[in-house]
Amino acid sequence: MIDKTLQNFDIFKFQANLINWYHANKRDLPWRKDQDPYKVWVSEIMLQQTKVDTVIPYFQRFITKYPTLQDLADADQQDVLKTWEGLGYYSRARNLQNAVREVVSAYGSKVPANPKELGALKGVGPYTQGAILSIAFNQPEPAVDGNVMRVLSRVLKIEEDIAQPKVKKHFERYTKKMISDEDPSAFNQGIMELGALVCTPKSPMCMLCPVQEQCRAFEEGVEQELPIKSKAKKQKTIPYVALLIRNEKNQYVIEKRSETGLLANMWQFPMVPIDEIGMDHIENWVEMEYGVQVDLGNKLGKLKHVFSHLIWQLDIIEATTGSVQVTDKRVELVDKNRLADYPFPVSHQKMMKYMREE
DNA sequence: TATGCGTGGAT
DNA sequence: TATCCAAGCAT
Repeated sequence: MIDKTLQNFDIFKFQANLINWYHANKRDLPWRKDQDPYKVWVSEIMLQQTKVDTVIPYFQRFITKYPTLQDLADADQQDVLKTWEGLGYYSRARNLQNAVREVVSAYGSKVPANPKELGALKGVGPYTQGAILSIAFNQPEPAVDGNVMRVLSRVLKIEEDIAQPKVKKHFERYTKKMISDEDPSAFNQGIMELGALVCTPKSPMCMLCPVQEQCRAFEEGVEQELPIKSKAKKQKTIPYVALLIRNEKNQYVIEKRSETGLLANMWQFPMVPIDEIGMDHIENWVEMEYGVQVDLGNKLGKLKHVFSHLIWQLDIIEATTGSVQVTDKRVELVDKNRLADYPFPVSHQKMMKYMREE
């Protein structure tokens, strides 16, 4: 199967054209200043499912705050989440810190340079493992991401559904055959850079492509039809009443989310699953759930928070409460000007704009 | 294998 | 406005 696909394909020519193009056209990105395995690692985690332009400022702040493995290992998880705030997929941050602590304690603060130990670290999957081994340690290991599957599906005219997990394994086998032993870092980064800058999902710029001559999809004029990717099913919408509960000292009730699942260990304003509770029982439910007696006020606005797999529809309502003693460990009464110390998901950062005083 | 897991930008 | 997508991983 693989042998047939790569039959009559000049791998050495592909490597040379790709790597030369990469060295001439690669972007000057902050994580390309050196090959520090820790910084390569941080960048690869941040870049998962996230665009380069989004990552750049986060990477700068993160490395400034945690310049070394030891600094990140010593940090408080809440501070790490705060630094990650707005970047999404927060388990990446928690897993990264856990894995860094593992490297400090088990590997003498040296990022392991072998597939087995590296791949066993939390948050390091097949792609990230290959990326670190090739970029930081110059090892010819495949690093197959969405770019690689798109580029190779076109160049080799592969018509498998890239949404299926097993298909990614097929691409890893192709890449193992095709990767350069002389410059695996430039090869892997070159395909990704090509996918990001030239061989884009829509309207690829084939006239600028260094491997156009070898591209089977271009030859047949079908580059726009590849890769083949089945569609995700659409998200379910869940309506909530989100409460800005304020006392006379201008403090607000917030809660820390569960340590697992969606937005784990992030903070939020109280949210009432209104389909289950009903508008008439909000006060009762809030007292049961948070131990806080509230008087509901005006509706302040609404927000939509779109996740990959679900949508929150938030109706924002203001509420007041007397001077209460919060007993639940995960609930706090916090001064308005201290809210910025806590990590919030984006929808709840936006909620703060609706706050108003007496 | 399918699903849960964020967010913002491009089209 | 709706859809897609972006250097994936855990379970």
